[in-house]
Amino acid sequence: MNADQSGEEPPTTEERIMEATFRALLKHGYNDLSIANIADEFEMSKSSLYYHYDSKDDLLVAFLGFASDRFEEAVLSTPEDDPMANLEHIVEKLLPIQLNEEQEAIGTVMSELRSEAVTNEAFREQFTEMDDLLVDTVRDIVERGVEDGSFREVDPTRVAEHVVATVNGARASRTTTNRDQAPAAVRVSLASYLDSTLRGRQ
Amino acid sequence: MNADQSGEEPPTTEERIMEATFRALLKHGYNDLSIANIADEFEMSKSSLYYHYDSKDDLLVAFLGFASDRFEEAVLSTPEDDPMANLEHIVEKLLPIQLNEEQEAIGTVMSELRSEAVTNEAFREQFTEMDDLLVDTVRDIVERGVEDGSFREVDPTRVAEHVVATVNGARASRTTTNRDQAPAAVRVSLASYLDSTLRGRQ
DNA sequence: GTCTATAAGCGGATAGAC
DNA sequence: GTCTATCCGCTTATAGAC
Repeated sequence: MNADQSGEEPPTTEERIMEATFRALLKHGYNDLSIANIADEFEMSKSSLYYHYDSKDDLLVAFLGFASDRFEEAVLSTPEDDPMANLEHIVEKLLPIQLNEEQEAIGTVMSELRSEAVTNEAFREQFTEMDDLLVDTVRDIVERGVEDGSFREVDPTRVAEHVVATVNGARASRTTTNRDQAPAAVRVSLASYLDSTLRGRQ
Repeated sequence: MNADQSGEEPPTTEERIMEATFRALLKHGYNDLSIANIADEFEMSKSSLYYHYDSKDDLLVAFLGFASDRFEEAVLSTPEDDPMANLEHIVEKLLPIQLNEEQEAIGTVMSELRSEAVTNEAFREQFTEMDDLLVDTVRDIVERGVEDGSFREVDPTRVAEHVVATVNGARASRTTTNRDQAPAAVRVSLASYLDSTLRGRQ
């Protein structure tokens, strides 16, 4: 169920399974993902997977947890001091102008997994947690800005929900359409939204 | 491939198949959707479906076209004269405060189908078209407002991309999370964004 | 156009040896 | 812990009667 992350170095079998699942998912897509696909990705037999997980569903729920951790690690490092710089930093992480391979892979996989949340309650709860975490993070930054006087007296929750919805929509457009120019346009518009909403310029 | 909508009344077999697919999809979800599920939904044998469509994939592509038409019909009626009222009308259609059964069903199905666009090029093109249509519709309204002087001199494409990304993100949150309060918060924030961006108030 | 019957294969999952 | 072998149900798809 959970992947050890003791110190470093020798990956546990569970970690190797998660990595194999990641690759299989990228290669075949969620709908064509099978236990055999996963086993192929790290030279292990199908039945060994059943030693570590009770069922395919069990394995996939574990994988979603693993993928969420990756996503959160990649996104939620906020080293800046200035609230606005902090917001810009998060938006840049969520909606990079040029994404690297790792970012693209995580985005693709998350996008495929998200639709499973429509019908699978365990998945739904995990995505609820992820979006809650994002909103809370943005909200805290906005709150800090309001308190220290660098932002106007806005409703921090409302702004945070807006930012997260916009970013999620733009991320979905990246993975599910050929509208290549859209994410950049949204980035620009989001920056101007934050500037005008939080600092009253335009 | 295409569903006749000649005048009205007696549905063609293709239309009945599309309706059955709709119900089967709601009942079982995309991943557990089978030809047998669909046949069960309108009391017809599996093999008859193969008389009308060459393969399951063929049927699903046809269904996506059918579902897109439904979605567009439901969303893109813009009877208002005033540009701002027009925008509010579209946002209300896309992000209703209280959704009825039909709206919820379309939203659910579209959300499940969208993830298939990650790996299926035919699906991807259809979602590209849909988002293009949405963005174009919003952009045209903003352009009209700028031209007739009721809106400020904004970049209409940028505003349209922002609105569509935000709405799509909020719609996804409705179908894939338990964050029940999010869509309403986004609605409020979007209204205030449009007001301040297009009319310079806040 | 719709049916019954069935092919052919893949899927998840288990048994039992090592 | 990992393997080979196997079960069995369900899936897509086709053949051929009506």
